[in-house]
Amino acid sequence: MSKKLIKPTDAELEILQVLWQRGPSSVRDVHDILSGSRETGYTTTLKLMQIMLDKGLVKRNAEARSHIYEAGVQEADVQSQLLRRFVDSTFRGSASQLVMQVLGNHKASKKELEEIKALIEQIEKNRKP
Amino acid sequence: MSKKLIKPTDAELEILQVLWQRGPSSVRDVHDILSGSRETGYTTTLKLMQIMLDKGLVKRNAEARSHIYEAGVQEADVQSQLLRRFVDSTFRGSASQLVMQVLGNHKASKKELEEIKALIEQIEKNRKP
DNA sequence: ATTGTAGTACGAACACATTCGTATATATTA
DNA sequence: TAATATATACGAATGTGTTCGTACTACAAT
Repeated sequence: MSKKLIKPTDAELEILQVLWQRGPSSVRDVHDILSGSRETGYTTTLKLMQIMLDKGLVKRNAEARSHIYEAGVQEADVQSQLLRRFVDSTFRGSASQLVMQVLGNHKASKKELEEIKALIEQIEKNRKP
Repeated sequence: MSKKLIKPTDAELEILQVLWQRGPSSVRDVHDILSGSRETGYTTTLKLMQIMLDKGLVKRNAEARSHIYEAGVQEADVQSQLLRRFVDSTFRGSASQLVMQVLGNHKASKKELEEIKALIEQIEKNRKP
């Protein structure tokens, strides 16, 4: 049950984020949202989404004149795959090193810290036979 | 005291990893080590390291015939910058979401979990006035 | 009907990373 | 010394991602 290898580029990931947050959207929708952080033309976004269709990163419904796109991959899957590669390439595979950096730099809120601590305790409990 | 923007490519990061682990090394050293996981010629590694010299990612001592390179950027700095971008692009800025994923997938050892828990407690303690 | 507006399709230019071949210089060794 | 091995330098081909211009189609408005 091996999952396909997913490796969206930066621009593709930006588009996926919009689709994951908004659900099915037209190219116009996606482009308008991305226009805030990006300065590219409409046809660029269109082209990217067509390429993503080819790769299977998105699906689309082409019945209406304005095609409606939705994500073709799950956010959690993509996060998981990118995370594994990131840990390997940047932290030499040491997940705990990465967590240390995150907690050190990025000030997490008290609530977040509690959540993480609870998760750790849960893992430890489930592990003891 | 703003740090320069560092954005090594994948191949460059692999080379930096070798330099961070081994310290000052010749192109030959780096190439031999990378040959395990990579299948490119010697001159490719050489060229990459010359480009990295241009960008300031590495420094070198060219006195001897065989030049000796060392990292020109600190591992912790690079990790920190790459991490920030990764959290933003892949986890929409939510560091705790990332930590959850890490702890969920990547089974950390008991010792690692303890270390993380200890770190969290330290943060909490230092925060309370 | 004619004009204008908004959409898709797609070739092609551009930018950048990666790869290698070849020229050249310096050691080593037979 | 001559031949061989090993080093750097660097132009150029290749691959991939990003960007845009232009052609074409469908609908709307005047």
